[in-house]
Amino acid sequence: MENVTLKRIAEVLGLSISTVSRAIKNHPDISVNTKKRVNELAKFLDYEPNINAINLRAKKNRVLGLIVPTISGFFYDFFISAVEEECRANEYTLIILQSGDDPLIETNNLSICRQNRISGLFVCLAANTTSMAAFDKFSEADIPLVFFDKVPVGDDYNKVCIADESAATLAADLLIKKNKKNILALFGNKSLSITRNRFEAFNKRIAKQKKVVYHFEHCSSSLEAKNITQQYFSKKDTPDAVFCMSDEILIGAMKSLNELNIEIPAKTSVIALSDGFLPKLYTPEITYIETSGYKLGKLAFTRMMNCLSGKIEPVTLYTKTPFIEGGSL
Amino acid sequence: MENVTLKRIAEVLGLSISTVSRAIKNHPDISVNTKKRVNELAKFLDYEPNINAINLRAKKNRVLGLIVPTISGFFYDFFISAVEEECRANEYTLIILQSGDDPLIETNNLSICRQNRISGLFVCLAANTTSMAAFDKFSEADIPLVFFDKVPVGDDYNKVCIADESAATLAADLLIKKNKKNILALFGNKSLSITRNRFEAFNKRIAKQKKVVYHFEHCSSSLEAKNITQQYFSKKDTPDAVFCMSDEILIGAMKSLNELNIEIPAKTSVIALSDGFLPKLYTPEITYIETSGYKLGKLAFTRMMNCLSGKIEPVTLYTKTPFIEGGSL
DNA sequence: ATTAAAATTGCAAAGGTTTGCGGAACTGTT
DNA sequence: AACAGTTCCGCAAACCTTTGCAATTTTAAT
Repeated sequence: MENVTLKRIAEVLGLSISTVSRAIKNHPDISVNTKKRVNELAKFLDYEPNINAINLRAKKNRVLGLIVPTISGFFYDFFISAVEEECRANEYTLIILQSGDDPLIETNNLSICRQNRISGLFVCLAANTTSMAAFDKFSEADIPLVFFDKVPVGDDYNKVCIADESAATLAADLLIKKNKKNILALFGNKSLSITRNRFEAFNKRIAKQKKVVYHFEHCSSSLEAKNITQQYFSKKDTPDAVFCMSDEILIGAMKSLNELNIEIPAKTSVIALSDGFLPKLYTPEITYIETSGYKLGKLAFTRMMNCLSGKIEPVTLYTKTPFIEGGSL
Repeated sequence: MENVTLKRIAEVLGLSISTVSRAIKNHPDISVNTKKRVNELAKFLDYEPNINAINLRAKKNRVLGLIVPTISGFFYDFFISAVEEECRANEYTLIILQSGDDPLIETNNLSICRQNRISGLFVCLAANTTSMAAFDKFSEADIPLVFFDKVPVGDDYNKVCIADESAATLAADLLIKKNKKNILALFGNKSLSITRNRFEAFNKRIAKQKKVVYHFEHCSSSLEAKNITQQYFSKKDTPDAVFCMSDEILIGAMKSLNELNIEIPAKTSVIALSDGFLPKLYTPEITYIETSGYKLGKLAFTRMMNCLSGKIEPVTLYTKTPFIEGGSL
């Protein structure tokens, strides 16, 4: 099956290529009759414009890139899902690349993005990315960057974030309100900005409470969260509340609590920041502050569109973090 | 920042475009010295070949499409993750599109794929797709299709599948071996081929057991699975084993069992077909037969590569489904 | 019937890359 | 000094589309 092009349609109809092009684009210069003939044939032959030729000519691709440590999980997949929906609705093509949290692969992915002449890029930084130089090249070339989740420090970048501070503060306030006296707070990898933000906000609130015994720990995996929880609940004076700053942490904490047969909320309360899927798996369901990847994706896309239409001064935007009642508090 | 092209490099170095092109491609016609000069400048200027121009010339895009009901979940995200890895390693660009299980969107996505001149397509059919006509057009245009998970019937298509039959059979055998006498088997949507396959294989095995009380049910959501489980465990003569054909079903069943405080495996055993993530969340961990989306993705990609290199007679391939011991049996 | 204006259509160049073929410069042989 | 054989490089076309401008035809007005 021959590829059908403007040229081919032009030949069949005895017209010039430019006339056919304009006819298909409904250009006012072309007579109604010609338009009709052209479009009918185009439809009949299943003509699809060659996107490469279009992009080459326009020197601009309607393609957006998205770099993420991994697609699978409870967060990135939702984020991607939202971005994909929007891209499709706005006739952008989306190219998704995984970095595996490896800065080398990340750099290589940037290279792929440049090859593909993307017009915008969503990025969640690899866990141990140190230099922003490769990213800055994009900004210099007027290709907007929108960072999410793991974002660089400083005011020079567009970022969309979970409202870490208010979410963590809310969680702390809820525990205080419930009169909890022995709180174990579990945080993630110390080097991540989301960890720092949540940690500081939570601490700030709890520290004010004089009569509260307060322990906090950093864990870099579900397994570590599990082990640490186990430790705390094997001593006497076990915590009467556990705060988990993420789904990953929640998994570990719950594993341990279940193994030790600690009743929730009778023996201890649990509250988490979560995307919302996991909390509903447990019995009772876990009370959580929603940190929705999907919503973040929508926000990121909106920001990207604004950048592409010229609003390029970097800003940081936040999603709402609603409180969802489970039965664990 | 000016776009750097072969032309630009050629100008700077006083060479012709073709020489520069060949130098970068390490063509033997070009002298070592020239190659060195060209490649150094290219690197210095951050030259990236324009993929649109390349594709236009080659009349062939190194782009693969992937259509999936939704990106988020415990299965598709892993599948996609595997495919993305392979695409990146093989220098293919991957375009992911969600259908939301809507045949209309699906058709529209096919259109997007054609616009993008994809050279191959991975498809998980929307739940209620009826006509394969739009897909057949791709085959006719020599664009290979590889179906996964929800696949069309018949031998005319490339399919990569979980070994549904052997997985379900294995699960049944394990239950029999454990001498279970009152089995509740929960299956998904009856209209899906994976459901039918698993259902038939499981039934075939269990039906032979004379002394086993056997109930089976179809549920189209986690919630339905939960409700049905609840029913069965509220009667007397409660099942001493529950089989869940998927993660979605498992979620519902476990929710109910936990709510009713049914001890596992003391009161009832649980066995599932699962991607492997969820079973580890519970205590005890659920025993399961692995139906890995990741492995399926790798298999699908391999098949795609074979198709692209000419082996186009449709085949159906199966992944292995290993048995993973939890503590729930 | 002549001319001006309006309505249609076509020409040609540009966008970046690849590649067959021909041309130039150089090597070594007689 | 004449020749063939290498080695290295450039010309030009093709891939398909868009678009400014020129050319052609049609219509309207005198």
